[in-house]
Amino acid sequence: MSEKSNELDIHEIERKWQDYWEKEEIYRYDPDSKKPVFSIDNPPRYASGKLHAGHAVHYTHIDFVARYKRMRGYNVFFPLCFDVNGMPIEVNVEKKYGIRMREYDRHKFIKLCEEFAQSNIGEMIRQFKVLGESMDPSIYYQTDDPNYRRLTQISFIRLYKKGEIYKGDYPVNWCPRCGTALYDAEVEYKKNITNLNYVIFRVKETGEDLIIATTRPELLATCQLVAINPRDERAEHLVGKTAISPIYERELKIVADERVDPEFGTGVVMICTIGDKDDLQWIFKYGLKFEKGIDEEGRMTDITGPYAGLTIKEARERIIKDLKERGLLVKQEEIEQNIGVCWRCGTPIEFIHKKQWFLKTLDHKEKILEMADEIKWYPEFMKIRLREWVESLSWDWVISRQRYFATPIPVWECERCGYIIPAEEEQCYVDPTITPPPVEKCPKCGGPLKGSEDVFDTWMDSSITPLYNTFWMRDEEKHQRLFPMSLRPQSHDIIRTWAFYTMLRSYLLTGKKPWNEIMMGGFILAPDGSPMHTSKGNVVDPLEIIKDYGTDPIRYFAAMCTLGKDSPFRMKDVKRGRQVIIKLWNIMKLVSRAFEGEYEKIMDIKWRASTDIPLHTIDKWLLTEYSRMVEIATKSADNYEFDKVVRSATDFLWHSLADNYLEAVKYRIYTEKDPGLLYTLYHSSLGLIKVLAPFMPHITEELYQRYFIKLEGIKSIHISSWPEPLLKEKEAWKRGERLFEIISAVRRWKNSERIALGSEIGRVTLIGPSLDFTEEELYDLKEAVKAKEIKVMMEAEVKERVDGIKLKFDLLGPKFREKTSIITKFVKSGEWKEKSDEILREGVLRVPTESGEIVVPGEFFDVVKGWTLEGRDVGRISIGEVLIIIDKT
RNA sequence: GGGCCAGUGGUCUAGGUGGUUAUGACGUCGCCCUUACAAGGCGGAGGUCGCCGGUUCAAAUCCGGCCUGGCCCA
Repeated sequence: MSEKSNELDIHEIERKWQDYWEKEEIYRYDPDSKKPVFSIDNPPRYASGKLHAGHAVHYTHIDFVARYKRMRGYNVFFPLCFDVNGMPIEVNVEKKYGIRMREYDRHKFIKLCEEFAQSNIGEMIRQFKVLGESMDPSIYYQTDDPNYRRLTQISFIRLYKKGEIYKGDYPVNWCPRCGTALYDAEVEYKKNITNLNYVIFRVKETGEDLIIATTRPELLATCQLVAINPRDERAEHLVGKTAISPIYERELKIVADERVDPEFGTGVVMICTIGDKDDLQWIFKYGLKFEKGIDEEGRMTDITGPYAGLTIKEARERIIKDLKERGLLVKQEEIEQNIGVCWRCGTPIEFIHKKQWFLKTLDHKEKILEMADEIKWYPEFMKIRLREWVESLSWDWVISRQRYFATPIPVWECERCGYIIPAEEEQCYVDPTITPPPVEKCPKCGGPLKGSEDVFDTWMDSSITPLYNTFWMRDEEKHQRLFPMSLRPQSHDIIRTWAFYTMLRSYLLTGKKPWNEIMMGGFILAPDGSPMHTSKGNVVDPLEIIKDYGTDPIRYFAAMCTLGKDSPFRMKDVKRGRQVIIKLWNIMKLVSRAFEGEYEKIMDIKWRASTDIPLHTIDKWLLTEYSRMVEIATKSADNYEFDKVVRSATDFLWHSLADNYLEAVKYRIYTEKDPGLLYTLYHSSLGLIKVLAPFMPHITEELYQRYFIKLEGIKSIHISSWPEPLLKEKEAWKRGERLFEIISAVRRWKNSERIALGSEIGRVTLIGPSLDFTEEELYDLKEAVKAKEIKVMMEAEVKERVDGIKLKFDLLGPKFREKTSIITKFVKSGEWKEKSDEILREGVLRVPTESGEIVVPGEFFDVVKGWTLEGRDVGRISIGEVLIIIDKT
């Protein structure tokens, strides 16, 4: 049927179709189409460069959905998009040029970031192509585009005017040496030996000493609270009283709190603002005020009194000396602790408070939870994680950051009185560090105005994607039609950031949910089950695997990862994927032998109803198996359960189609090529590759183009329609099962007799009580096992025997209750074997017990029968009710 | 520490509305080059379904506790 090579070259096939899809623009979203839209809020790929197996699997999962929905007739919106904002790119730029962002010109640095991101994007588009992802470049976007950032700024202005945004105090990680704020990700942790100092406080009401252990004595000036575990026996006595701090003589409330570890130090702790990240919880819980004990240069502030101006280290030494002199230091002991240090210079970080922008979050908790219920979650349990997070929120979202490469906060501020002038919506996109303010002087106090140097948290940009995708603020008609989007796919590690913040933004800006469905992928772990880390050297590079095995095999692995579950990278699955491709290829090679020279005949019959075609029993059996497979695959795909789709399809192809059906119909392929055969093979093999097409797009396209396009016409399998179940005939299926049981029994027998499966055997005699095989079935049977003759004999010639008893537990339990165990034991013991004749005669099972006999009527069990022929035990080759006697020659 | 998820033969995994002998793959052992496929076919061995307790005639499955691993905790 073609001059094409019959050798399978996976890499050549993949390259060929990837180029074809690109050239033919197979994946276009059509804005003018009348088809229903399925829109995917695709995660913009971060443009830092290297792609690892986790990314590959996540995008492949999304691609499964896009391809499946296209085949289901949707106009699929699946944008190619990149995220470029934020720290990782800044870090890469610093490394590449050997510079430091904070020491470099702001705008020159931003320029370098833009160039760096841009230089990666081409390669990343190529990576997506190699992975076979069907993203649409005609709806491309990237997050540093002024049109994109404009939406983030407009949303800020609107929410600010609505009173949803305010400025407040918030501590930031601070490197005193570099003099800069640090992102959490810029903080590294290292083990450190430090002194735990036991310091004497005094209880005001009783005058007694209260010893508190602390590693940060220099923060004593900012001490705000003393806490003890409520289960501590001293708690009852102390709680509600007042502690007096040494040196500063401040009065501090003593509270009971579960979070105090009674085993640490003296079991009593002091809370300062702020010593470490955990103190945040205390601050918000007890409404403590932020006090600044350490300034931006890492020196003590005036409120520390005698230590003002000293460095942290000096201050610590001095205060310890002072405490010792006053007899307030009981003891010191060395402890090991994890401290945060600046990732660049290794200096221990401090927390200092800065004015930050907040977006009100706590006020909207209820609404967000209601919205979560209106969204369908895959898998369902992910919603619980979101709920838990929302319920545990204790402060509003801090949306400002002190960085360079992100969307600027579009405001100007009075340097004297702090008056804020937001940009006009029409001005956006605007960088207030470049563009002068709309008025020259502060309208309130006449002071000078300065453009804000703060930028947005990267999630402020990311959480606008569904609004960007649906033309919000650009085309109201389109926005109304496309919003909410159909699906948000993402991984479960960012439920609390991306998913939640998107829902919050969508609610505040539109009052609607952002999407109808959300699909959560699990994490891809290293082959040993631990997380992948470059430093651990266990990172899997998908492009290397593609070089060896090809894309479809790695996509097979992706499909076998259960949605929402963490999965280690399994090379075995990749190899298995390759086997499936090879098997499919070989199956189609055989099937195409049937199609050869018969295309006109197929064209004539393929449209007809199955009832118009003279189908053999085994044809009906295969079409029933096929139809069940399609049903399971469709249902599973609708629930994004890709593993189940692929499993049902590969089970069908390997077992039903290859091992059973094709083995049995080979003679028809080589000779008759009857309509029943062609009809069955055409529909089941075309449907099979269609079901596999979203998962293994390359091999299925190759097979479609080789064997089906002539009759199907549509230029790619990926825009053809998803298959429908064709025929389900339970009775024919049962008859087919019986035939295949006989065929495999004979094949097993041949194997055990060391007779080649392809060689001919003599007469096969089937003996049974009610064998109603048709002529056609017997002929298929004869050809399938390569027998000279098939003979059917009546049951009269053999003697029955009970070979086994199958209890019907679902009936037995409710009726016999606790006696069920006795009956089960009796059946398992095999004692009934002696009573074989009696059981057959009476149709009941008599179970002897110490307290008499239990009579189990026939409806509670099935009898497995065996036969003897002329005294010979021939049970070993009996299948169900059929006894098979085989003459070897 | 809190929330969620997982824990099944040597390895990975299916099942999970309770019901005989627990699915499949990889590996392993034996047989077979059968004209689609040895990158294959047929068969075998291998399991106290993480541990403890409870509910039940009956638990891998339901309930409680514990252990181990993963993700998240602004």
